[in-house]
Amino acid sequence: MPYDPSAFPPFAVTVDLVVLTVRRHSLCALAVRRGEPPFQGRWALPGGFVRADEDLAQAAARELAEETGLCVHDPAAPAQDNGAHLEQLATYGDPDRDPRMRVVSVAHLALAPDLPAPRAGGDASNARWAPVEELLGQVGHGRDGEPLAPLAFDHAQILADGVERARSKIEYSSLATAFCPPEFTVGELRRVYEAVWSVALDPRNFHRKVTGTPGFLVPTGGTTTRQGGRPAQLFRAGGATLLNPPMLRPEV
Amino acid sequence: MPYDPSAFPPFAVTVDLVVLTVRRHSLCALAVRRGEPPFQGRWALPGGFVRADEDLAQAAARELAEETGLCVHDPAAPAQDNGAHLEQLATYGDPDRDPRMRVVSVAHLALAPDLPAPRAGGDASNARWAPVEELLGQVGHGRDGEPLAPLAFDHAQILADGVERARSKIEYSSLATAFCPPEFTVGELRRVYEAVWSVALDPRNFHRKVTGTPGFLVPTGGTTTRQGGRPAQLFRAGGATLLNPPMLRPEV
DNA sequence: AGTGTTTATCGTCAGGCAGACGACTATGAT
DNA sequence: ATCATAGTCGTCTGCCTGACGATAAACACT
Repeated sequence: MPYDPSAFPPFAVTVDLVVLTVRRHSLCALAVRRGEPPFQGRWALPGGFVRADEDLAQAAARELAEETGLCVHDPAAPAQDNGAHLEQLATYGDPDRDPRMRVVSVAHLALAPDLPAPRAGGDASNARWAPVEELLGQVGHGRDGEPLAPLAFDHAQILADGVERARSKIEYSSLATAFCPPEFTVGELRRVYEAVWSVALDPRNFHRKVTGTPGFLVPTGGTTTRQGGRPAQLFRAGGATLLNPPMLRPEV
Repeated sequence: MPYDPSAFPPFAVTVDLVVLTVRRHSLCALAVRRGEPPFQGRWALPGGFVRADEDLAQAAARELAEETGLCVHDPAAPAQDNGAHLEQLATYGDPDRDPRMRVVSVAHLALAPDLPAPRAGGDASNARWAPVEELLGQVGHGRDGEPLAPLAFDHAQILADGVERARSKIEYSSLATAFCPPEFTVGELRRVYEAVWSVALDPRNFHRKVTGTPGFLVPTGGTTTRQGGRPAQLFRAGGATLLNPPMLRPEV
């Protein structure tokens, strides 16, 4: 059967990004302010159309680079700097999720270490890192006390799904190291877990767990006192990607 | 900004289904034979175009009903018969995954109890349940000994991803009950795990684990001897959807 | 009726891991 | 010198799992 354009309705396909990082002990997501209708002036997740010759993962990596300057961490060359983790999250295709037309959005999840101020095509006032509870409306108002409008489109749902994915995935994988700089201490890694899960973990049991899991952390030999207190050993992420047995998330 | 059709390339959006069931102690997937090019005569996953007014989940449920007659198990009305579990799996959008045009496929995963022979629009010879190792080419030939061509398009990858999702998800959720009839015994549930994981589990430890997890299984009071041997208690799936601590998958 | 086979179910025991928490170490700040 | 902060090493206890013995209740034979 030849290609029959009348046999199916045309769609626009976009990628949206849930970019997470840990700043000042809380889990933050990248939000951009919309400059045009619909939802003009409201905050949204970064994203854009998939180009005609582009893979979905390529489109997501391109958008990520455009918005943050981050390169995607290539699993084949894991030693590179400034690399972020990127994975597909889910696809959202409600017929009326965009009032203009039928848009299917393939959401991706990116995890990055703490970064300098974001840039959105050079315009800093139109992009920011915001704590996820703030963006999800669980605190009711933004940093300046102004009440925060909900995210545009269905982006609150997408963000919630991305946060939940990150929360569950650090349980059984070494993904939490994606929030850390290339070299980090056990305490810094623990603060990542604490920020993502919003819990307090016992430093001694955490230390025993992560240093006792073979392949998870490899010591670099160096130490640092950047967190104050006694110098701490520096580690790099080991080759192990799966954590078995998993890190247990305490009951709320 | 008004809707500008030149700003983005048009895509076709489809749903493809990985429908899994357990038959004769092995994990099987639904495959349909393609009646038209490309890949004419080859086996493929069932699927079809998303309609203009349809949600992605609706489209997947519609395709599932068309191919198998299964209704989707509504979480709000969990007592209904013949209900299958359906969830979104992942989205595949390589620019050249379909030689005809740019197609983005939102794959879904469906888990169903063992069913009578499949129907594909009434034509039984064009649809069948095949063991997944067979479809993934890990055994080299089909039921009749004829060598099996690989699945059409990128469906081998989609099927592999779906199988992996099912294998990992029954670890920490009550999803394995989706492979069972409404009432089932502990042994039947164990054989589901054994088929999906391709392992042998200790019946005594398995029994202790599943009956000791609160909310997982609720006894119906009845018993059955349909498996032979001593009569076994019948259970229904309890309200718990998460299994904590998870069922441990033995090392290979 | 007895014997073997099959499946279900209960119990016991040892090892491993996690939570709770004490103790000690090494730095910077006052 | 003293204190506050953070890191690291141990201990103890309880829970869960894997290994496996023992018993129970059906069916199929002879």
